[in-house]
Amino acid sequence: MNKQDYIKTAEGYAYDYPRAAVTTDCVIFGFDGTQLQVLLIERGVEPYKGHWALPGGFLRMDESVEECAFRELREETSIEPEMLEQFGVFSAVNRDPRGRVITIAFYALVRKEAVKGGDDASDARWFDIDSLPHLAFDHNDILKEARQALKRDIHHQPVAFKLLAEHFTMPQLQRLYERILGVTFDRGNFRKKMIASGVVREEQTKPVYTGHRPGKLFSFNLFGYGKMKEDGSNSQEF
Amino acid sequence: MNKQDYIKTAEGYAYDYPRAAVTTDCVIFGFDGTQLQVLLIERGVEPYKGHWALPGGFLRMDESVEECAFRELREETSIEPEMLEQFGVFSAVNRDPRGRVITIAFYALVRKEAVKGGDDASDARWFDIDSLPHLAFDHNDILKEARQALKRDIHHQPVAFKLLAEHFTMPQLQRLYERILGVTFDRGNFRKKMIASGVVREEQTKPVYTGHRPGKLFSFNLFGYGKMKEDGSNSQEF
DNA sequence: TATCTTTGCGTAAAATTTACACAAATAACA
DNA sequence: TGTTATTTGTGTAAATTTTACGCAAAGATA
Repeated sequence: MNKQDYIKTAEGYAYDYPRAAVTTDCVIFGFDGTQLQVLLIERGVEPYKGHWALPGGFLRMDESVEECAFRELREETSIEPEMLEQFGVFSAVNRDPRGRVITIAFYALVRKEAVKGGDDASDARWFDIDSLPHLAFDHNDILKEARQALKRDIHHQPVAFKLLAEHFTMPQLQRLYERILGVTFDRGNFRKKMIASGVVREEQTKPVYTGHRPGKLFSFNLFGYGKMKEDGSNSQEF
Repeated sequence: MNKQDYIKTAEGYAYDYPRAAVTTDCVIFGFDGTQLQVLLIERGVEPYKGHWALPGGFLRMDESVEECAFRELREETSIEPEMLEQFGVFSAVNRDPRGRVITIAFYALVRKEAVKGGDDASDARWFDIDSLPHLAFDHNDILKEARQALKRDIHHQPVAFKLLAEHFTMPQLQRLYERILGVTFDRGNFRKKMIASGVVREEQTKPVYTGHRPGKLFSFNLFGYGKMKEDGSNSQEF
């Protein structure tokens, strides 16, 4: 541990200069097969009591901001994502009515069916990303930047697969890409390119479906993904 | 202004909970025509007195982290870059011997010839990015991530042009891309693609050069760049 | 004028992307 | 049992882009 840089007084922890408080906030993305979604929690205390907000909280002295984000997420939503991606710092002087608070923003990708909390008697709820309520603090701004970060990262990281179940069909994967990027792809070409890239592997499992021809099942191929990244870095693209 | 969230005591500013200090640090990239470079300053005080470090300093209560980064940069190096790109937060519990300090890291791109300070009797100096000294704090780690961020952003933002003089030759631009990305390109293809993309415009100015055939001069074409981005977002690339 | 070095530019082959068309699989239903 | 509706799987040809490579052009130097 570091030497202490404060003096404990009757009024609290005293420093030579005023200090901002540090928090972390998390944007939890999910996908219901059609819409990109976000997990929000309803605030139980002032300020913004009753408003929806991103899960998050104050940094402790014995943890990094990543550890803080994981902890708050576990405490408030019981979610333990594989990874949190840090995408921005929000520090406008008046962003928090309690005083000077800056927040480090992360996003996480989860399979909705793997989330325990958030559907029982909890105060957490999934919202379609295109019909969000007005959120507490500057959380609407944070969410906007989270979407951009996701859009940016999907090209370089195996982002989509963390939002889907272990087995998924090609149309499901395509719909997710389309929602994240805000575009539409040709079905045949999307499939061809995905398979050619080696990031997906066809599974033998029989698909259960309803109403029409069922799609073949695929899974994410970590090995193939690694190879894709290598090749990409040597290419002439710029 | 916010209401005060501290109590001023004889020992300093007192808070209910202990707080980490917040700093910003800046990685200033430059390009000398051959090597990618970084501007560092020599620390005049403990800790790490005499060591080289990134310019940066403590967040004040009346500024955002962006404003803090700009201010510190101006104070320590006289540089006023067009923009600072935030790329990471470093918050390991023991990263600063003075106590609990987290830092928000930015990078900036500057034309070396436009930098006033840093070459007179100042304590700032340019270093080739591949022969850096051992830096103060965790600044070597920060620099490593800055390089990755630059590498990532060069595809989506007009990064390279901020490092070159207003007029530049195609081989100069190519060398810069090659240094940032760590690859080599075919000369003819690089040129073709750059011109076709519309991000550069040929200038009429006569080139001054020595030793061999001089390259034509180009400049960055903001309008063409904007168009490129639009098209890109509608494409089928994923 | 010949030589050296680097830049500018063209071209053909290879690879990829794009735009469609059509067959196949399943459920629902007459 | 066939017929229809819907969605998925697959092939193919044209258009476009990428890649590899060669040669001429523009200075400087001797």
